[in-house]
Amino acid sequence: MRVRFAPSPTGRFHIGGARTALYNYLLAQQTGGQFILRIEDTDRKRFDPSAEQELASSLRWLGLDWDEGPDKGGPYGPYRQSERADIYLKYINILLEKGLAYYCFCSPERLARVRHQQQKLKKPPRYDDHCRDLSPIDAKERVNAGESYVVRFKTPKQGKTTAVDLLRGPITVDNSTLDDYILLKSNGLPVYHLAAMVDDHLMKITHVLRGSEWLPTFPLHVLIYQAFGWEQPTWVHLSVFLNPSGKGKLSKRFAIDPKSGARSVYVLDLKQTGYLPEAVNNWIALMGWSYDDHTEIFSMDELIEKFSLEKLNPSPAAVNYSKLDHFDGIYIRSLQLDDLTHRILPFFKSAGLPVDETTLSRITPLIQERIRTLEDAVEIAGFFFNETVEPDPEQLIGKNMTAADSAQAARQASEVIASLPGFENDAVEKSLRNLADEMKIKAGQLFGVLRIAITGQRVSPPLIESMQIIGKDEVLHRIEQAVAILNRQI
RNA sequence: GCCCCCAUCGUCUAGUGGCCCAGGACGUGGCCCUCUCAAGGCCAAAACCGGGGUUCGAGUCCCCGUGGGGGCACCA
Repeated sequence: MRVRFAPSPTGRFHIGGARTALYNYLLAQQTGGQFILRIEDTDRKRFDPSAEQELASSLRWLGLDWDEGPDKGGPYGPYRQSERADIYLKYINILLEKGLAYYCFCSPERLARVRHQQQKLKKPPRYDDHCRDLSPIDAKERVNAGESYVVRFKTPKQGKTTAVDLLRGPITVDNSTLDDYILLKSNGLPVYHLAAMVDDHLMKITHVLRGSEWLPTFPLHVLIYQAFGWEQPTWVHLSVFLNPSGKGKLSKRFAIDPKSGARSVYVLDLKQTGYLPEAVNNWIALMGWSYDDHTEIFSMDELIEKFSLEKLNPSPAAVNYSKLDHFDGIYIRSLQLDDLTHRILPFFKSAGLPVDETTLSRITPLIQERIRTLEDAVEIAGFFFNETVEPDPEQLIGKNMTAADSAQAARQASEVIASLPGFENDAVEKSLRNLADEMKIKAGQLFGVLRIAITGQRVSPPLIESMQIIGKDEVLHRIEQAVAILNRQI
């Protein structure tokens, strides 16, 4: 099985493309076939020089490595369409010679005018066949004379064309609803319809998995294959991703905004936000594909083993970021501690914290089940690397307590801790609980005051364990600081 | 406007004529656990778009509506 992922480098790489790439990759791995990366850069106007880079690093991050591609080469290169112009010309000429394509000299202005009128008359905008029946000899002369031209496909006027999609079955359309599509632009480069068909054939692609936005021109593609007399690949059109609301195609304007729950659609943004590639793969794999009625967690190896085209779902799917969070939490909790430590380390660094791996490795077990993304680790545990804490005076006052109560509780806690011979977890916890009993307050109230005093946060990793990492002296110092702050409020 | 595709809980989905008074997951609500927050456990609410057929029997097949999505470029 030979499959390909053929994006056009016109913008950032998003999860829709990632899913298409993933499915292609899975098929190749599963069958021991090849996964080809082809860059469809025939549109020089929309070309974005940074796009191919981002695409490559996104795919690598996800672990979707390709067997043949622009950087790797392979037996059917080059793998960048802009470098294959002469190949396309050869096939355009074949069509021209067969009388299945023709030169068209209409100016873009004329075409726009024609289109405009048709729309005004509420007729489908289509080419008006102005050049369709020009004599090939005359046309060739005009070409030789240097006149600007394009080449159009001579779509049959009569009959029907049936295109077979693996998920949807046969799709039959009247040829009269099809246009005489442009195959070769006036700049000498082909459009997708020609380039992709020629490449898929030459690169011996056996299964084409692509977005369902190609469904309307699918019959044209079949017609092109037929015009060349080539055997068609198996066609599979993947459903589109919809916005989380379910309204409209996934828009690329989602910003990273944790408050509103919005996330970016871009793979690299997901990486930067602290999602695990394992989670992202698992998440996108399940949008449009399922294995059975209950299995949801799939490692890459399991996906390779269990993926099947037959279980693909043709209906559009709204993306659900909270499910991504869920998967990410699961994968984070399943990580070995040292692995997790290494993964969260860069996030502390980029937050500008003076993190050291030894300390961080003691923190990791405390936060592993509390974070949904790697970035969350900084939020919950960043305070460990701050020299000082600045507790909010208001928050320092315990639940159902006055400032005086809280100050007293803190002072006594400080004394109890100071009097301890060591600083072991059990001893600290036991003595603090005893203190709470003696003071006739709940342990939770005492812990609450101390939590703010020591971590500066209302939400933190477990208090006693956190104290161990901060150290006895600093803990006592922070409690004293809190007492002082509380005293000012009495 | 024309063409094409799709249609099960809010969302992702299972379901290929009887196993379905429709299963799982996320999310939501409640309870338990609990030093906060999580995690974990238990429970709950929540769907076959509508109408016609076909059939002994339809979520499952067919038709028509409706709704949603996509496309209609010298973009892919």
